[in-house]
Amino acid sequence: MTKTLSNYGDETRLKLLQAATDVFVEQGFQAARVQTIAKHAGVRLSAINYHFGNKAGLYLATLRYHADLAISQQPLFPSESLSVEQQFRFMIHSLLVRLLDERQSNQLARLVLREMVNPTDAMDDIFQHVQSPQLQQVLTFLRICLPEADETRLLRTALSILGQCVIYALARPVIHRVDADFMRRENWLQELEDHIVRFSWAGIQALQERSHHDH
Amino acid sequence: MTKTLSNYGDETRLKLLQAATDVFVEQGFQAARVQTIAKHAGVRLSAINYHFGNKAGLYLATLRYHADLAISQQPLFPSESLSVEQQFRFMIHSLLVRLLDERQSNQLARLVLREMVNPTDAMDDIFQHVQSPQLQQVLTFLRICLPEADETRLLRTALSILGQCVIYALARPVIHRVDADFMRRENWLQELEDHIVRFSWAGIQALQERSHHDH
Amino acid sequence: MTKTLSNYGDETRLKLLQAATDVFVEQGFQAARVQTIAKHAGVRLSAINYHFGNKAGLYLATLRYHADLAISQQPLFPSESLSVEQQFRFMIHSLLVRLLDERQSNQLARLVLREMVNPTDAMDDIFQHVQSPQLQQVLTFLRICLPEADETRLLRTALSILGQCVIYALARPVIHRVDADFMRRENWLQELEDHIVRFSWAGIQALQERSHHDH
Amino acid sequence: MTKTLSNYGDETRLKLLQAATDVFVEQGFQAARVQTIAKHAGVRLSAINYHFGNKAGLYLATLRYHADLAISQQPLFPSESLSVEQQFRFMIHSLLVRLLDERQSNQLARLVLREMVNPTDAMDDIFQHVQSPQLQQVLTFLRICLPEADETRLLRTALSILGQCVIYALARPVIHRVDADFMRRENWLQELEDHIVRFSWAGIQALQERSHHDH
DNA sequence: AATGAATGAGCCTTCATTCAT
DNA sequence: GATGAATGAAGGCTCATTCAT
Repeated sequence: MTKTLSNYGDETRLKLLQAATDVFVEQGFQAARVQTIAKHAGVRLSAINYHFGNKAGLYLATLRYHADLAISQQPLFPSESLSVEQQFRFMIHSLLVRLLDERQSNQLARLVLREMVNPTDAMDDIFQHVQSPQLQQVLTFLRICLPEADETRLLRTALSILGQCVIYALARPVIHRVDADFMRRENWLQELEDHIVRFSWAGIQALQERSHHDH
Repeated sequence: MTKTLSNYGDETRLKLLQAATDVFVEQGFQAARVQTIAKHAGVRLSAINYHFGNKAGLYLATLRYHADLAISQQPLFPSESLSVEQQFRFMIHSLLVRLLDERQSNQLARLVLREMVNPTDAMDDIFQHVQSPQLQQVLTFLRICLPEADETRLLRTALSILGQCVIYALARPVIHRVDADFMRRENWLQELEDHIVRFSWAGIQALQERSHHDH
Repeated sequence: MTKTLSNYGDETRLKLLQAATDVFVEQGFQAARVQTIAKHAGVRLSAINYHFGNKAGLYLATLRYHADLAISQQPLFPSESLSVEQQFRFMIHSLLVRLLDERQSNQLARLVLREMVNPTDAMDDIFQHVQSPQLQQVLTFLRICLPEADETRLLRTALSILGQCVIYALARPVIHRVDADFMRRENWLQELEDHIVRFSWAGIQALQERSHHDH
Repeated sequence: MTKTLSNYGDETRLKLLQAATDVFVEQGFQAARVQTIAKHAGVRLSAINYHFGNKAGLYLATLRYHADLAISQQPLFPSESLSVEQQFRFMIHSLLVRLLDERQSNQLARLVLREMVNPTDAMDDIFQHVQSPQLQQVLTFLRICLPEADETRLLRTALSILGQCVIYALARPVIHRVDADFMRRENWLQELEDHIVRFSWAGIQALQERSHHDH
């Protein structure tokens, strides 16, 4: 196979994907204007149609591009074997980095967030390639921590953890208004990681005890 | 100018607000079409501009209408005096009802969610009249639980709690794909309340201990 | 203001219908440009959308407008009672006038011709309101001339008659190349009527005899 | 080597002609899309411009291809000598086969029909190579039947005959709606031939008598 | 006060054609 | 000789807003 690692090899194609990312992240699918994207990419408007069929095709391609990218960049669990609590910390760390780290591309997170509030036809794709695998990984881990919990309880626990992370991506405009520096302070992400790990690890232990009481 | 119910008394005006709610909730500000809203309300298209100036005016009026409504309907804390843990449960209960209870109007929650992902000029209004008061109430309560914590830690804790609740409104399309019945089972909201209370109360205790260790 | 006999009363609407007729007759539905129609009518482009929804709506409205007009203008059979042969002549005359008389509006014929060669969604409408009634009238008449013929034979006979008339509308560009003056000569329509009446009346008689032989 | 290459080139050319036939017959020149034709033919889009210059060139080539084919396939008159009436029947038979026989290619007829209702630059070509020769053959024959008729009368008579045949190709969508099985019944073409021969032969005789009366 | 008609800026898409390779 | 990529002119349509009545 002579194709390089990227299937998005064509220069025009790539330029369009990058421009599309910016505009879709900024404005959402609906409000984004293909004109704007083409201008940003420095290509003709009709190149979008040629390469991606239409606006929706470009949007889907953009999502898939970032899904491939993001997942490969930040694995959710360590390759080396660690203690359960260390694995937990690793997971929280990865989730926060995927969602919030400005140094890496968190474009996918912002696109997915939009998609959840305002689902388009791409939602199925997103769920299948991004959300479901991620959720399953979290659930698999939690099965070790809570061996006696049923699937419903595991799901609730996973969502308790994910919710604590996602809220910082979601409520960004609110947080900014409450404390403008919150997400700019040095080590804020590290401190947040500590907080969520402690808060949630205690929560998990409590559920575990509870499980014992139940039976 | 004191707002009274009679401000919404105009029949056309009220019909428009209700239709606008449905359409804005369903499609968001951008995608919503004033023609659709007018048809839904059974009024003339130009009545919108007549009564609300323009589309943005209608949107803002809709938000304010529901903000007034929702806050009065479900107080975040009990009037009677309860133990701290009972107050905590009451708060979680109220948050979940505001966000998720189908029997009550959770339209505001869905509008606010959209606004956070896709802020418009109305965001300031929302923050000031909906989010900030609510967040302050939670923070005030947490100050009792965590008397030694600084504001940043309190904010993180508040967000840990709010995030766990909000995720069910946000990730609705995901949850539905994972377990289609999750949000339809009898008592699911009650069980969720139990879960979040236990998980978070343990989390808060851990932070409290942690505070002791810190100092 | 009392509504006049026409439902196409709005001035803009009527201007659009007339301009649309010219352009659709000249170019067909596909090739016709709404821009051109709007310019011809002296109205804004978006007036088309306002009054007729879209290009197809305008097309359908144009067809219906002319269907109503044409049918009322030229009845296929005389109100007074005439001999069968006189009725036959009247029918041929009417058909030719509907199809070919430049002094009256034969726009419908040209639109219908296009529709038959290149059917659009409007074909059903045309069939139901124009072609079917006309054909049924011819068949009803032929049942008198050929009382023993079955429906299939009647249909063939009707088509023999209609075909002789329609060919002049259809093959106009061919006839023009063979004999440029053919359709311009004085009384050409009258002579054509004589021809078709004689040719076809003899044909019908022959079929009648044939019927006798059959049985 | 060169033979192989040129065969390959011819092959592409032929595949394009066949695909173009289908698409032009189905949609007409205007509505036909070169992309569709290229895909249908399984060749590159730019092969069309390479081989035929442009869309119009392909269209003309398609017409000429079928004109050559069709005329050679179905001579209008018998080589052997027959009685005048037998020759007449032969002619009607040939016309109907050219226009309607599904077992043979009647693609040309459908293309020509479109061209008459919606003439393009190809109309001259069609007239010169298809319609004019055919019409002249019919006229030549009719001169034998009606030795005293002038050219105008001969033309009218020829059109009476052609009109009866063409109407079945033209009014196909109408006939289908009136009697869905009409053109599917076994022997329908044979019966139609009988009908037209009888109807028209009587018509011609009547004109002949009429000629006597005139003079 | 309220409306029916009209508007115009702007959007996405189509499609025959071109051109460097 | 043949192609894959790109183009740009043009088309139909949307939709919030305006305005005379």
